[in-house]
Amino acid sequence: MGTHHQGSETEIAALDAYLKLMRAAESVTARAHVALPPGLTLTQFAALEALLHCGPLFQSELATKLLKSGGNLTLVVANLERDGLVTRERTAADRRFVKVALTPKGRRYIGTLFPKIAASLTREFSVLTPREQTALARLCKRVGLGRPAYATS
Amino acid sequence: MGTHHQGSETEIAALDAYLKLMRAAESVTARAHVALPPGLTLTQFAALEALLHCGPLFQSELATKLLKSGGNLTLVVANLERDGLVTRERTAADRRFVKVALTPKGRRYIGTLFPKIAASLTREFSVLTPREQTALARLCKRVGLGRPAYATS
DNA sequence: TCCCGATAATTTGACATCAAAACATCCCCT
DNA sequence: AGGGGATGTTTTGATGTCAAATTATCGGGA
Repeated sequence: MGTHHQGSETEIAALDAYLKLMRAAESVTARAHVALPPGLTLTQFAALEALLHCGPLFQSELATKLLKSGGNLTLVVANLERDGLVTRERTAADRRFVKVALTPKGRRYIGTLFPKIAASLTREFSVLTPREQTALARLCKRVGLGRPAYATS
Repeated sequence: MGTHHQGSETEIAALDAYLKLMRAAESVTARAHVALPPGLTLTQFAALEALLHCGPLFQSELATKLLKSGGNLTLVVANLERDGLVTRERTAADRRFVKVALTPKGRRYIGTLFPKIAASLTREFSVLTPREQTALARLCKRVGLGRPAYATS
């Protein structure tokens, strides 16, 4: 939303906040992206990171954690499997579920990569003081959670 | 980034802020997306909105404003043209440039749609007080701009 | 005038993304 | 035992997205 819209004070404030929120997210994402080795996408990284810190997960759990659709995860995990970074296995108990786990190669890969990305993001956010980072996180959390459905006021 | 990572205090704070920033952006985007008429994507909306509030633009200007690649805009604008919402015309002075403009249909369309989306976003951000919205915008702006390249400290 | 570098757009190939339809399985209920 | 609904995954079709290669055009300098 540019600066050319005429509306009420509250509307302008909300649109301004929205615009800057999106720009910040896109900018940080773009800068984090260039820190990734060529060939590894952001979603692939996020999936590997989840597996590293949570252990093997069902594909549906992965989709929920990454806020992505199930169909999407099918492709992302398939590409990771193709690259030898994860394994997929139908569970014996319920053959509908697919358990995704890191291979040794995948574990080494994300294990060395994650600290670098974490350091990179830490550097990005160092433009804010620790107190400001906390404030930003708190505000973003409330926006992310949204207004409860029953609070219609 | 889950809660399972062990790192320094500053690293954890930065990753937490990053996670919540991204979640907020994704959540608001998702909720704004459902408010769009089926068939119109977020990028298409953003392009039409820019044209409504800025007037006809070169395709390259549009790409810069939307923070998207040139190749991407070629496709997005082509789809809008196919739907009869914009026109594309090579400028006579310099035939490399393509001027994109709203058609009357496109103007009516975005003209009635934008206020609805603006109201929807205003509602989203009403979980924050005006003062909090300003604070969020200010913090996001600094994160979005990033650390100047010469400030290597 | 002609060549060459710069710039705008398009094309290409790979991946992401969703919604919806199709499959595969499971499990409850009769 | 069997039908039917629920659930996880996969497929399909359309769009978005980028980087890199290509094309078209322009402008300045030899």
